[in-house]
Amino acid sequence: MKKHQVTIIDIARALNLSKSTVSRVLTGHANVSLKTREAVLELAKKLDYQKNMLAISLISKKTNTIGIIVPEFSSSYFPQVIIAAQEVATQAGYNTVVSQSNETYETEVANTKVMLANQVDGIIVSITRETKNYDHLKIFERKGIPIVFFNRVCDEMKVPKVIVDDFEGAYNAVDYLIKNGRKRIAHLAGPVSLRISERRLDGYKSALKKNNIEIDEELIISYDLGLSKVKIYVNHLLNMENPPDAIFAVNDPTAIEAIQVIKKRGLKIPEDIAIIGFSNDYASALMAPSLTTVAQPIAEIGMTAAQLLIDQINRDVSDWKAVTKVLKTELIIREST
Amino acid sequence: MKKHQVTIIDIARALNLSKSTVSRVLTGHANVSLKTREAVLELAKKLDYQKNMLAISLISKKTNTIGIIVPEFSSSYFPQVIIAAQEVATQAGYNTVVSQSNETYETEVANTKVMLANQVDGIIVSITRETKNYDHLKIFERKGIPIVFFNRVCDEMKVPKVIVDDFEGAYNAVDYLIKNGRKRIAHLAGPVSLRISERRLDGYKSALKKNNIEIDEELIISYDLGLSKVKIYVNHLLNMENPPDAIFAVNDPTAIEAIQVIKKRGLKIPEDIAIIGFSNDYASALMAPSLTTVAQPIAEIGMTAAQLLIDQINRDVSDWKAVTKVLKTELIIREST
DNA sequence: CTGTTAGCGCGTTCAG
DNA sequence: CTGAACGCGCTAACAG
Repeated sequence: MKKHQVTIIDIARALNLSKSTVSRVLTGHANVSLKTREAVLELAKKLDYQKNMLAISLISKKTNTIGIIVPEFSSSYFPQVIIAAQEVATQAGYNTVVSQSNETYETEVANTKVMLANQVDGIIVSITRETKNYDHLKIFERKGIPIVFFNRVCDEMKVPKVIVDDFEGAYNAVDYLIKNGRKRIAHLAGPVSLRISERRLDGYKSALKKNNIEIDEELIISYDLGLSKVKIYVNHLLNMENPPDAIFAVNDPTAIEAIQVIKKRGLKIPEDIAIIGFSNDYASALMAPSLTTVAQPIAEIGMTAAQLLIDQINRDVSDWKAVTKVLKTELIIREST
Repeated sequence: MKKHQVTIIDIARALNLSKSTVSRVLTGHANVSLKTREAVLELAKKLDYQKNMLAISLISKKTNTIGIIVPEFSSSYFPQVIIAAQEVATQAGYNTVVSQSNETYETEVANTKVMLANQVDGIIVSITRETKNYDHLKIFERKGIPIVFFNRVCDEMKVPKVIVDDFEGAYNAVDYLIKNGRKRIAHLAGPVSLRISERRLDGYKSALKKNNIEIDEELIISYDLGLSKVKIYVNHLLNMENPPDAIFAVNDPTAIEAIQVIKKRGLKIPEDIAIIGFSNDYASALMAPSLTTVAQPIAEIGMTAAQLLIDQINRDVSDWKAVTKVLKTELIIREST
């Protein structure tokens, strides 16, 4: 309830000095006699004096804090990106506050308000599957606070973005399946609202076309990424008269869930049906069968996003660049194909 | 670089009012005429006015922010605890800033400084495997900022703690192995510096004693949790003249790593050797063989820690309670035993 | 080298 | 109902 903060005034009084003198030594401004400087430093350490960044930030209009908003924490993807981003941020002297929007638009909006109120110097965002209105994010632009998107980006905003070549990743995955003799390849796709789902779907379709396989819309199921539904969709696919011999899933959690369902039905993977996921989550290599997946350069994504943001922060608003970094994916072949 | 913040003064000037009037409507104090109130509110919304919490916190000496410091993010344990803690915190009107110390004492210290400088109202901490000096944490006590430990706690500080019954969890795991005919059970233990390792080790020993199995110190390997070493230790165990027929690992990542090594050597799990982990990480259920493990009530841990912290924050320093909540574990039997 | 002053954005007195 | 004045902890500008 009652914090006992030690302030500059406290140590000024104790040493019979003016606040500005104390402030000077604490900020490193040299114009202080060695004697008083040492006395101040000693007392500061003894009292565990800690600068009140609130006051400093209030003056400087800079908090050295960047916000990160991601839709969820349940897969290993976002946590890993965050760790990488934090590394770069910390290195550059920035703190990070991260919040997860829980795949909910309202929460995302609320989170942005909090970030604004706390005067973050910039934010890194991956939007929820629900987000269609971007007003809450455009506020940042208007206020001169840089914003960088990654993974799930907002197309209509001209700001830096870090994405992977989802089209190519999906294309390579499906092409690989075909080259290995699969003829009926289903796609458990993400929500149509996300560009990322769209591109992966495009890659899927393109690979089929290129290999002269007709696209069967029955084999394409777009869903909202709520894992509990995967069971229904997979069973639906397997119950078809002419069931698929492979499934390309929009992400690893979906693929992993699908594998559980398929195993439970007693089918053999990959003999009866092959599976490919996307993102190379932590669990993918450990499961049985281990999951073939389109790996993303996760650490690079996080580091790039953080770097782009910090670059923007250090630039004047008029100099903002809206580069989009497209990183490469890599197909990692494991037992599920 | 240049943020365009909208302040109370801005809207006061635009409406030809005094700052205090504007402030009144924005804080909900009723003494304002309906007309001016509405005018203010309208303009505020139009300009995306957002209170500067820095200023408010500076005055109120309360940031409504709690800090969370954990040693790592690589297993699913800490992220899940954090999510649960955040839920409670958000509900109670608190923001959270989380930082990971990367199992490094220096980073932990640095993180606490940042938290202090940013005037958090309290912190939730799980210490690193290296932390032996607690001065950086005791500062919080001295400054009247509550602190709550979970999982890896600091024994010498009289503050709230949330732990599980590690002894019992380990005991039950090892007892189960013995009841299933295992006679030479190895223990890949954690660093001796952590109480948590010690208690799990005690549980292991106790179960052996109770079942009249002699403790073979050769079978007990304490290590620093650096996963790369697991391979060496497991191979060492398997190369013994009289190798173990079971391994009880101090945590799931260790167990998972051990399984990979064992599989690579062509041994059968659980026929040749059984494995039990601790914590029921996300991947444990998915791997092959799926991992028998001592589950912790992860969400409950996070929620309890957050609640205890908020309770402390709302109490006067003189009323601080130092309860230790000990939660129950549950042995989850899967294929690895 | 040192002290004084002003002000960051806001809430909260205290006077009208 | 409204305005003026003060202060949170700190830095910066200005005087010595």
